[in-house]
Amino acid sequence: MKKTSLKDIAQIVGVSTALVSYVLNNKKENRIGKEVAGKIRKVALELNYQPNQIAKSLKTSKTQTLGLVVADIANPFSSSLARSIEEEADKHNYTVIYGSSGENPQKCLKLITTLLNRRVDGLLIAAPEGTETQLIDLMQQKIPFVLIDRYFPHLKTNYVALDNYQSMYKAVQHLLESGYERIGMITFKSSLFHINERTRGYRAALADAGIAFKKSWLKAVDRATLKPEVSKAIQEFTTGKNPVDAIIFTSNTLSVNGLKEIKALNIHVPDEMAVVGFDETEAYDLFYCPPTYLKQPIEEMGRLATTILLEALINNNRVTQANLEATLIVQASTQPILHKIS
Amino acid sequence: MKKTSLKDIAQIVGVSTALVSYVLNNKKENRIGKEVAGKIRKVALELNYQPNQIAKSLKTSKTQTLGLVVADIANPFSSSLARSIEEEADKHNYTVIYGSSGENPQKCLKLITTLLNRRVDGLLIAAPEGTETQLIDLMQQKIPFVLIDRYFPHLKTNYVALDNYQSMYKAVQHLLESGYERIGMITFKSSLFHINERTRGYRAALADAGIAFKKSWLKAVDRATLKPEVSKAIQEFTTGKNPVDAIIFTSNTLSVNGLKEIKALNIHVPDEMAVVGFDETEAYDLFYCPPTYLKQPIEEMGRLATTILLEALINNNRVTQANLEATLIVQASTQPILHKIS
DNA sequence: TTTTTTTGTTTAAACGATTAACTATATTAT
DNA sequence: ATAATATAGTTAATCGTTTAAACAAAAAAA
Repeated sequence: MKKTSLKDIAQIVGVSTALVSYVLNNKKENRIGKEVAGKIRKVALELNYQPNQIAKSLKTSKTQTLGLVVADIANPFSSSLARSIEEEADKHNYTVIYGSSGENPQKCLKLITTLLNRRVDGLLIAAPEGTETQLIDLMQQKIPFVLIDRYFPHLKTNYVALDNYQSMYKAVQHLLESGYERIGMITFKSSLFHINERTRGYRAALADAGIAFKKSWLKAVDRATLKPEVSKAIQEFTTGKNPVDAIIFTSNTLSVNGLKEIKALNIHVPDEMAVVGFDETEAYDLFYCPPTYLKQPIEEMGRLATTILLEALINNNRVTQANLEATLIVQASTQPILHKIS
Repeated sequence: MKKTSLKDIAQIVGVSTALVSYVLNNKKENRIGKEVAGKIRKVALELNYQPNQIAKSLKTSKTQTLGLVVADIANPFSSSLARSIEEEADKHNYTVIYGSSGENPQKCLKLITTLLNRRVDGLLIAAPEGTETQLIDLMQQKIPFVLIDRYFPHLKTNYVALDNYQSMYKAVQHLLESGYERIGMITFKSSLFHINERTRGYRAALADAGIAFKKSWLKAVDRATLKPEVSKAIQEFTTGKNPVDAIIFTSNTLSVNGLKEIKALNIHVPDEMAVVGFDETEAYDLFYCPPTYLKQPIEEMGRLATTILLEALINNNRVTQANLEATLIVQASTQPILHKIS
């Protein structure tokens, strides 16, 4: 049972396929006979004609498809982004093909190649470490793309990302204002700009408050060995020679794993230790002391990235860069230290 | 800067496009001159030839693309499934287009239509309520698809799902063996088979243990108003005339929201109330009393569904149906009641 | 030597749409 | 009556592949 094609309709109505195409696409409207048009439409409906997008794409070299490269679609951050992108894309009659890079540049390259072979109209990329050359390549090939979440500051590309510096600054400032002064941070070992912006914001806030940063306050863990390293870091934070009274995490996985360890160690939040998490997750609500956290505007990031990409498909000259603000959701984990507050 | 095509290569080497195609696809290997083949390969490499999948698809009417319809890609269950599917698909050189139905049959139909217009080779569908006719349609059109997570028992389709009856039975049995006898369940108001299988397993386990089921033990909530209804249900469970000593949840969202409410009401788990959750989530680990839960083999479901679909693409006659077992992960929330156990 | 077979390559149609350019009437203007 | 213009439609090329069938030249068999 083959799908009906323009040809089938043309044959039945007794006209050329061209005419059928014109009618069904509402082109040359004023130059087409009313009865014939009606007949064509009727037959198309009866046979439940569905245009073959593949053929259409081949001719127009537009696939109405966007390629999405995330770190890991199973991560809540990525999947929320994916939903928001899907929603916005759908509004403009685009569909989305996705793939996970696993933070691996080779896998990322393979993915991008695959997506391009399928002639996606444009790409949305959460770029892993070491993919700058790939992006430069895309720029040279004039392939429209928008970076999401991460970007390379010296690359003049479209991007939608968080203002990580500002967001972290805000979080640290909040801790300071709440009376915490020995603030530790657990982050990823990474050369990625967005990660380093987080520590930069952290250090700037400390500096601006006249607090001397101690090296042992900053723990950078390896993605591959996240759990044990986070555990170790927290233990060092409490038992080391420079104990901290607050911890900031810089990602959702770090936050959740950190909270697990805090719970396991029976550390009391916020009395013994204040906590600031990153990203929103339901998990927070189940922790005995719901943590203050930086909420990324994921919905907006996805929506914006998609509209920027769709814009770029029309006009690939302008470069749009958006730095969004995270919202600090203050909860019980950063309660002001009373004796300090007055 | 147009992409290089077969034609370009043919022109440079001075042969026909057909020959280039044969060489690059390793067809008619024994009938092709060695030097020419070498030259073609060399030029293809130099120009970084990437076949136009669109053109290929049009000719072969195979897109090497699978369509994935989930309830909501942002839900951890769906996104984990999506990753597993992506992984398996990638192994066989397929890519995945996704879309969220939002549990809405109209949206689902629109999605399926879109995916089919893009001529996906097959579909993986988490079917919402009221989509049976759509599936029957697909069957009549002989479009290969595999249902995931949900299926319609009277429809002879491929599917990969949980043995919900057995899984719930197991969970309830565990509670009974641990000494709990007044077991409540919070589930979705739904006509979907997989949901009802869960309550069936629940009731069967009660019956088999000689316990008379009380209507007030079973709360069915509406997806749209989940939060308040879950809260209300739990309050009724504790304050009503038939208080329960254990609650089973039948989905990850229900579990997490239920735990939130339990925490809010200061109900002590497991002394005042035992709890069994559904699905795995990091959130559980942050709850003061990590709950026992039914762990779905999501990885395997995705992998299996994909291989079944790929099989079906080759041989669409056989129907494969898989009912997987959930694993009961026993944690502190269902500690045996001592005086009952002996 | 002639015929057959093998080897290496080309021709050309097809997939299903789009669209510029053309044709053939009918209508209106001059 | 003739030219100009509108109206309603058709023709045919094209997008980039695949692939059956045809073809020519060389090698093997007769």
